[in-house]
Amino acid sequence: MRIGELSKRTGTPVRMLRYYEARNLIVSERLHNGYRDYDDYVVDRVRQIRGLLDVGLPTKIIRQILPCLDSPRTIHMPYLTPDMVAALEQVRDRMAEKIEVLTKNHTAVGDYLRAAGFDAEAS
Amino acid sequence: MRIGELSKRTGTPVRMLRYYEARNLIVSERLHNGYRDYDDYVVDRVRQIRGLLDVGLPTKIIRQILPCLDSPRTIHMPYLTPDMVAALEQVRDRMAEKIEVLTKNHTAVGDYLRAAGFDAEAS
DNA sequence: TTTGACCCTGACATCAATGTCATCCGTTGA
DNA sequence: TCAACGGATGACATTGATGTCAGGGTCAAA
Repeated sequence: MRIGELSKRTGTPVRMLRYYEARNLIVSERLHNGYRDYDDYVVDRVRQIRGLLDVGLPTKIIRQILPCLDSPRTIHMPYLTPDMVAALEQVRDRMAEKIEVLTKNHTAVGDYLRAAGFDAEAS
Repeated sequence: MRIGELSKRTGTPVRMLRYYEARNLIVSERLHNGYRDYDDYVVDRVRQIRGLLDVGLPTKIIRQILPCLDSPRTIHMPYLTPDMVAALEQVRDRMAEKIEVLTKNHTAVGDYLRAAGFDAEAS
């Protein structure tokens, strides 16, 4: 698909799609004219990228963990230097920390709303 | 305590502490000279702020949820307009989404490392 | 009293993500 | 063929969090 459709399908500005490519988070073929052409799997990848950005991870880190997210994980899991492993472990641990922070605050806000009498349900 | 100690205790640059104050995330008294003077509870508050920033929340949102985090929640839970409630509910839901994204990716990275033969343990 | 550590304010710089604009090319339907 | 639309590139602006520096007070210890 071309960039316009990818944009619609992911709710992502075209500008950003080109930006993600510049940062090596996604790739594209080129059609006979210069138009970008994307494989279908890129839709999911873009969604993942946006989710990770939203959660405070910079593109540099996202690039590192993208290989972990490839669909057929069996394939293409090459040259893992100890450095890369260490980096991934660190990213994973920082993600765990973030989850803790978010969970705690999610709970706090929920409790607050309940205590205020609003929002009696909805975890 | 003065700003230097708060900085040490929270591992936060002095610059940022003043910034958080400018953004109305923390408050300070002033000593006879113009020096800022912080209550002890600010230490925890700063840690919370940093955690939330790290998880991708902007100061504007953090300001909204800070009341939910006040220690004796019974006290000072005033004027909740429907708008504020709606805003908090939305923030809470977005936090839930973030948690999901993070959890999913945390698992993926963990699985990847395990599949690569590294890191056999450590959830 | 002087020095050094700490504080103040305010200005400017930076970095990453994102918005906006200008200019040009390709495709397609009236 | 021309208008309209989508695409490409590249430059510039903006926003938010942060770094850094300049110029100027406070205060305690030497």
